[in-house]
Amino acid sequence: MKLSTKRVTIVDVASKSGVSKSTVSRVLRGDGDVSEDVRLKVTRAAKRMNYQPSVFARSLRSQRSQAIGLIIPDIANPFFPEVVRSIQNTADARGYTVLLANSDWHVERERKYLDFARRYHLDGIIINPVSISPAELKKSGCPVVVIGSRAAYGVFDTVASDTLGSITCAVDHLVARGHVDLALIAGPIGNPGATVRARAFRESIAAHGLAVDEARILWFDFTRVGGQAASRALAAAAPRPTAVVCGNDLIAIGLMAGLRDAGVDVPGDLSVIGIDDIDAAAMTFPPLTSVSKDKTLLGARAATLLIDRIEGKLPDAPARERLDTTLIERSSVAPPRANERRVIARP
Amino acid sequence: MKLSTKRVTIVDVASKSGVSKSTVSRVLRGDGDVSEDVRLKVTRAAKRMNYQPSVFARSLRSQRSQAIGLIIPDIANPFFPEVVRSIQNTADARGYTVLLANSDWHVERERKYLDFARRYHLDGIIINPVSISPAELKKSGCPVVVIGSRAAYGVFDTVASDTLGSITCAVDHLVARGHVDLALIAGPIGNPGATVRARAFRESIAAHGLAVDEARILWFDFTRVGGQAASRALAAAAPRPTAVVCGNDLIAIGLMAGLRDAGVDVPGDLSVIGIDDIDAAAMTFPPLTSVSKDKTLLGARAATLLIDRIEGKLPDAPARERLDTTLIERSSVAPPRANERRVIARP
DNA sequence: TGCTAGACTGGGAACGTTCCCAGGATCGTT
DNA sequence: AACGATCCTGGGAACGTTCCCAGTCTAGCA
Repeated sequence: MKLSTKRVTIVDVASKSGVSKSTVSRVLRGDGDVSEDVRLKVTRAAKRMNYQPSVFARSLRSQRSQAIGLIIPDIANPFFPEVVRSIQNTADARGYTVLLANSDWHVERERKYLDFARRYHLDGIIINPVSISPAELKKSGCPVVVIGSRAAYGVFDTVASDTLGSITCAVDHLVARGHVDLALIAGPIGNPGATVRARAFRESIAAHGLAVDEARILWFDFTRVGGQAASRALAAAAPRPTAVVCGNDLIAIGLMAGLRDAGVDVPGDLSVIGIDDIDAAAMTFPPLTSVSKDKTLLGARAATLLIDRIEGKLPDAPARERLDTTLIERSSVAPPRANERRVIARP
Repeated sequence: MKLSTKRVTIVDVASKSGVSKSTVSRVLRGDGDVSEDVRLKVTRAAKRMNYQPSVFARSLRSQRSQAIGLIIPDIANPFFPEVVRSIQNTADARGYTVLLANSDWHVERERKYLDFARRYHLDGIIINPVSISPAELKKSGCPVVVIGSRAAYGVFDTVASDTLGSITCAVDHLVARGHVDLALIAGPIGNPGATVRARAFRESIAAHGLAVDEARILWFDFTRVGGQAASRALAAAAPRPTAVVCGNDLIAIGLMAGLRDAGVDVPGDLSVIGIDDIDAAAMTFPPLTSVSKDKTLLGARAATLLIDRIEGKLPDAPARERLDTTLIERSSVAPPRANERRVIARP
């Protein structure tokens, strides 16, 4: 019975099994040549003594941490948990630890965590950038995988859920159902994600030969209260659009709640379509039609990409992955009422 | 322009500012005596050179990591993200890093992460235990804070959301509305959390002078599909209870969806009450009445407790915190129909 | 003038690994 | 019998901090 529970180190294992620490190290790392009986002796001793190598000593010497950083805007946003989980599982399977950080949508916090990455010798970073510049990201010095589709981050390996495609998909669906007067709730003004949504919306509308009216693009936060606020604008609009695509599901859900309070029927008076297909989308009433992103796949691909890059298994050119998107039809979309089927404007 | 971007170390800062590394260390840790001008020179140099101390060297030497582990069953469970976030913010503010791990409801993974904690010299652990034994937890060697209210973990500092109280609160509310035939969906059979729910349910029922019928306690998973499955059992029951309390909101939401499909009206035919008040509870139709736990507070308390314990600021006796619980009334509870107001059984 | 306390500072030994290099066996080849 | 080549092993120098201890310098005091 020991009084002070001293840490068991590699030299303890070494002396116990009658070899040098170098040899123990070799055995445990499964590296270099060791004779079979030595290998056995050492592994057995290590097991028996319940030896756990110190990651600090290891990382200090080898200058690698076997850890990656994951910087997302907000874990409480329902889009992320599943992505995080998938990244963790993937990284775990390949022997990497993941450190999670919330940037809370602030650049300063993104910067802070980038410094943090340096302090921790992080081997790589997965980030869903809010507004940190690619240049700053670049000088972190370690491999970076960006989640998102903004062109500015083209220097990095990228895995995107094809926001552009999602919007197009939503617009196509609505138009196919006979809608010609669509609105978009893009996101907060100035937000890059919101900007690409707006652009994609304009392009899709135009592609269908419809006129794009800037007043039909609304700027509200990517949150439930954003959607609620949007509902007031939409309920009051005259004429009112017959369908609205929302920048994400949270907006859509807030919007539907607001619309119900305002006495606007969904989908009778107004069709609503969301993006992300978060869990809650299936729980609303009416259940929300949404463009689904495969979050598990997204996470797995991001992690795989990063680790492959870290381990030098990738060609130099930045990888660019775009994940397919699928429409999940539920009940928040219907054809417009007959008297609202206006003629399609052909420019 | 340097070719190899070598790490800037404490000796670089030292030579640049013309003092020894010991002094730099002292300045940077804000520890010990240093003259004002030296302090200034050093901090300036460090800033200018963008020096980031290596956590590995630091931890290796000091045998402390300034990091804590957080082990939860599943980040994708909507109860946790907010808790995690709050823990992170609190820890961050006190200079600690948090490492997140999903146990995926498996003991083996809990064990694995406990080993991990040893390897990382983690200063402490916050865990919402699935089924790891208190003894195993104890021998992790570092301070542990348990989230949850199971008596078995009484040796540790504990912060609980008062599951017992939540159930009581739910039952009281239902009884106050005139219900006398209640059911409970407790959780998966054998799950400790489910067991305490069942116990709390029996006690509350008895406290109201009602008879407790074991057949009214249903065992289904803490998930939406668990609730869905329960809906089949409940829809078929004859006589059907007039109200059901669900072990968590996920169950309640799945239940309501199943009930709608089965043509059972909520709350007309059956009142439903959930526990946790997750975000999605406000998004369902009808919006779910739920017993709310303050997740942000829960996280903050857990983190504060752990860090205080680590820093020796707590008395020896294990702290036991119980967070209040508040009823959030929405629209999934109504009085039972007149013909179902049976007489209260007085034993 | 000498002596001591106190305020600062520097030097080196840890911390527990990995990495590099040298050296001892063993074996096959000429 | 001599010589590499191959296989295996051990010793010690890193890695970048913190911690301990021994100094130096100044000021205050007798």
